Parts: sequence; C-alpha cells; structure tokens
Amino acid sequence: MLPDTFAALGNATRLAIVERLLREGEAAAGDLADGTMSAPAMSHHFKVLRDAGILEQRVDAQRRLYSVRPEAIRAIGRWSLTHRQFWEQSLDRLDQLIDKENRP
Amino acid sequence: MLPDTFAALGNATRLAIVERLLREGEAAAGDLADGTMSAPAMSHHFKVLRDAGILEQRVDAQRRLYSVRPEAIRAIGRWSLTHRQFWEQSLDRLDQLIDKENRP
DNA sequence: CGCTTAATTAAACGATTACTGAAATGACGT
DNA sequence: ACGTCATTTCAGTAATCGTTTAATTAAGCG
Repeated sequence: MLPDTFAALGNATRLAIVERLLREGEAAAGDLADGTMSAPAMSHHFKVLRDAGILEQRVDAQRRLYSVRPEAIRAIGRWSLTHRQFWEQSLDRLDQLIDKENRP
Repeated sequence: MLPDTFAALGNATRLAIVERLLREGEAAAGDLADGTMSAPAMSHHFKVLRDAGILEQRVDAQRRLYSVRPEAIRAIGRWSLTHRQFWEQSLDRLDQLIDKENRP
C-alpha cells in the first residue's frame, strides 16, 4: 500500500503532477501537460497514480478532471510523523518549521 | 532528489529494510536478511538505498553496518508538512465532501 | 451527420530493474 | 599462512518501466 504510493511518486513527472494538483486542487488532463510529453504518456502516468490510489478522476464531458485523494497524502504524513522523533533529533531547527506550520 | 528517495522506498523489500533500521538504529547486512532473498539481491538493495542517500554504511571488520541518514527521512517529513494543510483540511471537510459529491 | 477536440487504450520498442548462481574480496581466529 | 565467515562484484536472464505511434471512445459543434 505505502510502497505503491512511494513507487508512484518515485518519478519526477508524476511527482510534479501531484504537486501541481496539491496547489491547484483540480485540473484537466490536458492542462497538466508539460509540453514535452505526449498525451498517451501523460495518460499512462495518470493511470499509475490512479491505480496507486493517489489520484481521483472526475468526468466532465470530454474532460477528465484530476484531483489528489487526501487519504493518500495523509498516509505519507502519518508515516513521516511516526518516525518524526528519529529525524527530528538530528536537526533542532526543524522545531521552528513545525511551529510555523502549526500556527497559521 | 525527492523523487529518488520515493523511488528507492517504492519497493517493499527496501521499505522494510528502512523501517527496521528506523526502529533498531543500526544493523549488519546479514542481520537484515529476510530469509527468502539471496545475499547478492540484498546487497543490491543496499546499494540502491545508499545511492539514493537514504542509507549510511559503517564498516566494522567484516561486517557492514547500515543506518538511516536522518536528512533523507527529514526530506519526506518536510514534504508532508508542506502539504499538511491540504490533507488536514480535507479530513475536516470529509463529511461535506461525502454529502456533496460522493453520493452514488 | 461529419469534423474537431479531449483523452484513453493497444501494441511495440528500448532501457532499466530485480533477481540468480558463481567467483572474488576482505577480515577475523586459529 | 589457512580456512572461514560476511559481503560485494560479476555475468546473465527474466521481468518491469517509460515512451512512442497508431487506433479508439466519447462529447460538442457546425
């Protein structure tokens, strides 16, 4: 489950897709094209992300609108928090970052 | 950088190695064997994790002791914190989302 | 009804990855 | 020095991955 999520994100193109969707919320497949890649290639990446449970597809006429499934990202967050004590030890400055995130 | 980390962890065997090292701190290559896999295969996985900057190797006589580099896990923690607002908010709004859109 | 647009699927390829067994390295105890 | 244990390196092969071209589905528009 979690390995599948990591595997899907272990590709620069797919990670970029996910990060952009995290920022924009929802976008059509065509709008997510980076210009250099063919549409089928993009579609394949969408499928990988869908199969990994990271992306959700909503159909609007001909358009396929994609968005990130919160549960998938939450799983990573939960994993990192589980081991937070480990990576927190090595860098005290991280406390500031965490504080900042906790106080919006 | 981060995609490489995800890619390395996107393999059940390697993720298991990392999680065990996160718990135990440090372990020899031989002790990390799961019984089913050949030593060369394990060695290869160690190399992948080393190349991704996730594992650190310490030589003690014939033994190779591995441990997790905190920076690598920290990168994931930071990434998840960056998008924490997304998955926390979405969790809060889950009821509305189910009511609004996900009714079949 | 054709024509265009949006996107996915199918087929095929080269490249990379994941294993295996066999051999090599390196370090210890006698 | 010798034998041995722990681990890595070396071929080699099977499987998977990422991409492309071509064909397909489906909706909107004249």
